[in-house]
Amino acid sequence: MTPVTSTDPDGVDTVERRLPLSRELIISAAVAFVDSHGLSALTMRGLGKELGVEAMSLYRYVNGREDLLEGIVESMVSELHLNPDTVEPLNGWQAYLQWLAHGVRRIEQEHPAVFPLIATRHPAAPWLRPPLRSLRVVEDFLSELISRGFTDESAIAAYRAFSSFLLGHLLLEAAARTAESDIVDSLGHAEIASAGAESSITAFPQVCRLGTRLSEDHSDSEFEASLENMLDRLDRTLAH
Amino acid sequence: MTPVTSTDPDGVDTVERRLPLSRELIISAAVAFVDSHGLSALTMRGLGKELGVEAMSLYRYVNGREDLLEGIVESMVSELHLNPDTVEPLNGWQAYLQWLAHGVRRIEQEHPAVFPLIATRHPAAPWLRPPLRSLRVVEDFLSELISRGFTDESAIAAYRAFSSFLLGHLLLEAAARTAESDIVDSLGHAEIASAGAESSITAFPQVCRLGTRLSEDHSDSEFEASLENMLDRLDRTLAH
DNA sequence: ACCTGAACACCGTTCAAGT
DNA sequence: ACCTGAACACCGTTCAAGT
Repeated sequence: MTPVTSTDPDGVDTVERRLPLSRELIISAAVAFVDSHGLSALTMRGLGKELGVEAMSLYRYVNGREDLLEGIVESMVSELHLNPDTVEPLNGWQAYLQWLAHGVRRIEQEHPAVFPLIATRHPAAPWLRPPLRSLRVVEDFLSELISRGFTDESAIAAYRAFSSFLLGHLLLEAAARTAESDIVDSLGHAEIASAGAESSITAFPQVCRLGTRLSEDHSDSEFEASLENMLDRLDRTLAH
Repeated sequence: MTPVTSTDPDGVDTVERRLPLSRELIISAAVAFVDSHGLSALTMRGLGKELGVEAMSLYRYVNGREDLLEGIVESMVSELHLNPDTVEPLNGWQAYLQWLAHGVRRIEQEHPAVFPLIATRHPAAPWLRPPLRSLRVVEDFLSELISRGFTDESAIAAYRAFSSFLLGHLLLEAAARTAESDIVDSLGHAEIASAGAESSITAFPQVCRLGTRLSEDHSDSEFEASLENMLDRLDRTLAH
């Protein structure tokens, strides 16, 4: 029997070995693992080691790797409803969509390395559009809008526009955020350099001139402005 | 020596073995492979077999799997400028952005299974935003807009908004398109069914009621309308 | 009941060796 | 010059066996 809390036999401090292995524990360990090591490093064997257990043990709680990834996605979206400090507002569909958008964005910001999983895993159903991968969320979305004066058609159109908006903005934001602490970053500079400093400045004058400004981060204000614009558009659709 | 065109030794008809192995040939074979078998099935060994060659031979022309994927992305975006029937228009930035948006969308529609690669591979540089992963394209974008009256800042803002828009819309469109011919499709129905027919109809009335309409495909008109809206927004930003 | 050892079929990748 | 065989270190996954 291994003790509940200890250092590795090798002397390396890893995650404490909380004994009662369970689906929830495995999934949250996987999220932490991806947060710090990236998605491509997530491996059944590696995750097992992180939990102080052999990879094969995981299969008792998780139906293979695909099921694990599905579990990660589900645990992420379910954070939307569990968050205590962000309670679903009751004053109108615009406030609701603002709340939902910021809730999803918060998840992306807390787990940028996990977000591509939410964004690109095949949806279970064609109408479950990433990043809103939950029946519960879609149901709330539709009923909120319909109860506030949207027709069926306009609620569906809003759902489509909203999910496209979130996906585009948050996926790019997540990519920018994970790139900072990545090896690929230096590769980017290498590419520019290898393109030839003198050839690139003649072939790509605008990119070179605006280089630093292109890299600036205005994601907060851009997100807010784009979201506002989208809500205005939905509002116009309603009035019309 | 294997003949240039033949059936497999096993009698199975595969891709003809064009002998002069090259980077271009390997990449285009990889694209065809992903188109028909999906991204997850693309394997160095599998691709080698498709080309009638051992996997190790590919390493002479391609710098490992990552480089192969990079090559696929590059070959896709370069189609933008090669397409004969879609010539870059000269009558204003709106026409240019329309042209560019439809060009990228065409690539997505022709290779929906490849598009996630374009969308989610780590950009080489932080300002190279998917799906516009080409220095050439970004340079054209900026110079076109700036020469038409955009300030540096507004051109950059337009670039950000444009790429977010494209990414969100096209990634969801590609997902819907590949889901049709996928195993996961039936899994979706299974999930609904396993949720319990009677429990889901009470817990998710709107989703159930709108189910068929939620699955309808209006991607053409939605794309056009959203694009139009975005161009209008950029126009307002300019006037202001 | 819960974990593991050993095994299987697959990966990407390297490199000396073949032709 | 171009391709391959054999090998290495890694995967996911299964299952009989241990405790």
